[in-house]
Amino acid sequence: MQKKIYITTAIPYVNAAPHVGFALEVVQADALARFYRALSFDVCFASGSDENSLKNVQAAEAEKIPTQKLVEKNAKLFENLAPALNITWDVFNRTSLEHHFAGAQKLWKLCKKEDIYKKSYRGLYCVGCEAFYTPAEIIGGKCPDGHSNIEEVEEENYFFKLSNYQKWLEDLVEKDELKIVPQTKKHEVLSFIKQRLEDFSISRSVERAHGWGVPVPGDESQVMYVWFDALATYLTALGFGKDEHLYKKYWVENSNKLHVIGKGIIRFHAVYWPAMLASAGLPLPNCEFVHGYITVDGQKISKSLGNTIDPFDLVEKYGVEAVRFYLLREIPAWGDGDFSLTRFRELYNGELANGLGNLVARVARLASDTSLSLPPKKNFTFKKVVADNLGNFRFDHALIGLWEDVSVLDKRINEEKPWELEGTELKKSITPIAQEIREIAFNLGPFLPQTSQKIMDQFTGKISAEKPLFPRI
RNA sequence: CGCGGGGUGGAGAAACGGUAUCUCGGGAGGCUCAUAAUCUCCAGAAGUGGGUUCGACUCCCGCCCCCGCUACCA
Repeated sequence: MQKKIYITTAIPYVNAAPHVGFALEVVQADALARFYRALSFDVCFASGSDENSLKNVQAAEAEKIPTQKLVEKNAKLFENLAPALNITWDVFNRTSLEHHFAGAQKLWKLCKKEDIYKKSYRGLYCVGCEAFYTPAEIIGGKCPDGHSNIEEVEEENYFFKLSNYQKWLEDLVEKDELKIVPQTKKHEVLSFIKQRLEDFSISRSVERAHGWGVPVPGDESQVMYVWFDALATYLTALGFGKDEHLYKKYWVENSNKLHVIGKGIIRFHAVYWPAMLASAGLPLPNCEFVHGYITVDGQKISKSLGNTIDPFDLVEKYGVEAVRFYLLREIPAWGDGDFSLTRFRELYNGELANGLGNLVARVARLASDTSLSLPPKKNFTFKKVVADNLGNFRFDHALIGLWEDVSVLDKRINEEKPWELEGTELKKSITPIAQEIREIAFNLGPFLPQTSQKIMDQFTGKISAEKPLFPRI
């Protein structure tokens, strides 16, 4: 039977345009999807947008437009990442749409009765932010944003009995039944679980949510806490609650379900989510890959610093392949990374222009001088360094390894000096090198799909010298 | 003693109980197929104090420093 894999990204909330951090996640997930497709897996790759947050209501109010308009407009920006970054997701699931509501409500209703209960919730509420803060966050009577109108508010909400799943979750994570990569993140999750889990609120009053969100089944006065409905996206992207054909295929009858997420939301994915699914009696995801955050020139990305990087600008200036390369090669896959234009150019010139691009150019010229022609080839395989590292989500190491092969070919050419050869001697020297370039091109497929294809085309049939793949910048 | 992760040449990274590797940057030389590319060589590194060991960057302990988490609107 054909192997299957379901790959998801997290769904960003859409109160602002996408930044380079989400681009990282999307590109990583896309590289995985392409990798598994090349291995003949039946792949379903889903992304989407989180549209039920109160933040969207606030952003819409600030722009003086209806909330639905705002989320539509912004969701479009995220959807446009696909053409801009050459992303091959199969589904883009928007949570403000009707089918998602149906699925989220179904999930709620499936949860065991004893796991959902009503409790009054009391907390420090900032009227300015319309958000609750912990006492530690209120300094000198002011919230982190500087508002001083803090009130103690009490309200009835539904709670999820996470405490029922304490021991079960500990085992689940400990035994890697829900595998968390990298392991350091697994340790963090475990230690968090062991601290003792408290139940968490899974609804808000309709007033406080400004009427925006997924209604709680059977209670008009409440809407779901955004995380409860947002996590359900992984099911509703597959039609859960509506047409469940894909849901059955990729969620139920598939033990290869992978969530690609950022480090800030592990708790929701590794603790709340499996507990919710268990309560509802549904299958669990199998693996969660946690990537780090990107800083810009060593600083946190923040709007007030004005250092947000627009992925669309980058693509327009440098091209999609260069952007994908930077994200996959330069950002340490298992940790935090930095974005700097200086480094971007360095890497572009060093590895794409001087490394790969130049190698392709010099070999193409030598090959065309001797009218070399390579027959088409189909049965390519991934090099060990690529397959092993992609299996562990080490995109950076996979590419570093692949570039070692580029360097090996450069050295070999300098040693064999094929430009001093002629006729069959030249052909004999350059043929294996050209073949190896094609191998490298195949291995590049998950990371740089266009470049991979270009090289493959150039080195299949009669080889001719062409324009540089990556002109120096 | 809240939990977790770290401190490797100028920068960023890697490996390993036994010559510390790679990329960028610096210096010298070679080649001319190639995008002022490429190849060779040189300079330059383990936070700190102990311990284990024939041998420690690697294992153990203390200290210093950095980062993340410490739950309820992403």
